[in-house]
Amino acid sequence: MTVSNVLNNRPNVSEATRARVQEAIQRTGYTVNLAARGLAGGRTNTVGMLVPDLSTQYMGEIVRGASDEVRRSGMEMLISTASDITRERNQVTFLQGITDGLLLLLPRTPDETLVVLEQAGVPVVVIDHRGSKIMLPSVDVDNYSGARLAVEHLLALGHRRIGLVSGPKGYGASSARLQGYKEALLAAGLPFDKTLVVPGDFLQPGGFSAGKKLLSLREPPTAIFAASDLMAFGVMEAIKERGLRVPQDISVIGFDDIPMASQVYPPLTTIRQPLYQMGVAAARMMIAMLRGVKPPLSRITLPTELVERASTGRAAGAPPAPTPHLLQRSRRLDKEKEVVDEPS
Amino acid sequence: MTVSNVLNNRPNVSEATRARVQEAIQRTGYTVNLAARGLAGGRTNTVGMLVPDLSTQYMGEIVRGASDEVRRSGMEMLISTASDITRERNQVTFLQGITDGLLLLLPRTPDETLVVLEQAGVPVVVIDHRGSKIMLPSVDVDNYSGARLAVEHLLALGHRRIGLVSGPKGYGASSARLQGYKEALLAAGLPFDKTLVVPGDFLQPGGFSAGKKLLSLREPPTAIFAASDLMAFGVMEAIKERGLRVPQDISVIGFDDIPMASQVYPPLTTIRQPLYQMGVAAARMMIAMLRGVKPPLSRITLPTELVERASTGRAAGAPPAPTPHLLQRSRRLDKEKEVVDEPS
DNA sequence: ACTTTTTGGTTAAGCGCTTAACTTAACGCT
DNA sequence: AGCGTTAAGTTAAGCGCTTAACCAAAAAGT
Repeated sequence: MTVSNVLNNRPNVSEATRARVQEAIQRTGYTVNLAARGLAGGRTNTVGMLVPDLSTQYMGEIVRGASDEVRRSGMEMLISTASDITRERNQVTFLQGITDGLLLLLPRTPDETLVVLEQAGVPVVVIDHRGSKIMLPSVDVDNYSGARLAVEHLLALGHRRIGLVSGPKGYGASSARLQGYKEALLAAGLPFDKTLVVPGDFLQPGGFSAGKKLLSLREPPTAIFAASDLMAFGVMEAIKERGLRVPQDISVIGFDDIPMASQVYPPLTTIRQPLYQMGVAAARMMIAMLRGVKPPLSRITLPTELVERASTGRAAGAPPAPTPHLLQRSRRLDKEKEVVDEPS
Repeated sequence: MTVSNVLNNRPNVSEATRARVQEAIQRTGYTVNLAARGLAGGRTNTVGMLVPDLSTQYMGEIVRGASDEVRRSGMEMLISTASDITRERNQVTFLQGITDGLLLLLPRTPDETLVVLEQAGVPVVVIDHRGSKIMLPSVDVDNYSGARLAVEHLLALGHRRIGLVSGPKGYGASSARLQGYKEALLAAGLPFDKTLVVPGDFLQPGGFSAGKKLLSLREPPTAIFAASDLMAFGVMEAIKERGLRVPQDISVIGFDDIPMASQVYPPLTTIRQPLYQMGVAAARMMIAMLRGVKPPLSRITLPTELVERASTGRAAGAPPAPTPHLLQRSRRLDKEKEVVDEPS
């Protein structure tokens, strides 16, 4: 009826009736029922996002980027957590009907689940998924190159015995970073020593115990590369607990560049993943799909970047002269602000 | 039709047809449309949660508690962020129709907005809201007593010059904690020195600059109470940056007990808010309301607790003998696990 | 043998909206 | 004056489900 026209401010309503309707809305406290609108209109103007949890800044940043971008385009965003894989399936169908498309940040979802979705015709963008075979629109980060950057940085500082706290098995990011670590060593003519690789879980306590393990080797490393910032924090604490100093005694480098990385002491040298930007990119792909535009790239891999702070330094026995490249410190400051006008 | 009976596994369907329907569902890849179900059934079996952001562990923990509890009762949970107040209003109506009730974690929402909701008959539970006049079901924490606990702890350690990094104006939690600080000093016969109170923003960089400000006073405090853990982290860094040690030179106590508090170095003494538990309590109230049970208490205030770790110590000039009460350290370990069987 | 109950399944109506097609009145043109 | 055209508003149908009422056949009772 005419009310619908008023609500969606469409033409062909006189100012008089428009005002009359507005008044009635005010008086009765009416609000649209979005379920009904979605049912009738065939679209909900809402995109859903599924994340494993919300307790790390890592997720927070990606979600923030995606949310901001979705809203910027006039749509709304609904978030839901899917802790275990059995649940994910339910979750996905649960969002059906109330969203137009799904952003999936589920690093361990089996391909099979994704295929089902695609066949059902649900627009889906996958974020940070292990290198799956199926070609779904996805946003990833160059984990391999990032790991190489990290190790090469340590090598350039003169370190020769470099420990790795790796991510848990089953994540694409874990194996890519391990691969980068291995090949960086290889390229430098160093042997791969299995005892220097300790598995972690991407979380801080896991990094702490992994760090202790590395420190209690008969010949401990002079530098440690942790495959996540959270684990790097844990490693730094293990080092402090042992009475050693970062970076004078042991250098530590992380991966992710979560906001906290610049706020701990000493500030963490790390490999930056453009987390906010990943969310933005995923949201943009989704919006393009919903508008019927086939996105030019269906798979985006964003670059990583070394962010040099204070947790890495020259190896004890190494020659003191730094190579020129080490002098130019990274100058980046929340680069996404430039790119997408992030509202502060 | 019969399909509906199968989907909701209701009786009066023979095994044969039930199987036939299941097969058809499999074959065609059918999924229910929840918008339609909600429209027809009058309820969506979903509760919505509105939070200002998702980038702090503080929010993460509360959301986790609420999510877990909502799911435990067989319902689903939808999260949405509402950064600014103008937006909140839209957000709230946005969730209308696709949720049965709303959990509001919006520390600065004006009462007026909440009244509108209540009058519209939307079941609402408010979490951590400043002491509003209206009596809506809500879950809060005893911020005043928590602040007293913090200051009394420092006093017992012999500190007499205690700085406060307060929360931003406009939050109920900020003023309650300031009040607790003042009255604890008063009760100990100490004067209230305005120069020792520096406003913060609950976030780490804010704590950092507030800490620097306190340290550059002509007569700096020997202990600092930060009204949030994040700010306490910032304060600790300001102290380290100045070449001082925590707690030997300056003691630091926080507020919240976010998971990170136990993971930084030195581990942070803090006032524990049962964050997970707050989410659980709010969810329980909501579920009770949706089931038509008037909850026994419509306003719950959860207690705070001192968690003594390593960031606080005796004041430099104070007598060395600790009072007996100081010897019994808090033994709590994620207390919520006992209470609600939190799945690990 | 008849009625009563149970089981399995169908039909009817409508949740609150939107899209699309239709109607009426007012206006401007030759 | 007669025509087309636009503006304003109405009517009709249906999105995919659920609830409620209904119906028929099989099972159970007297």
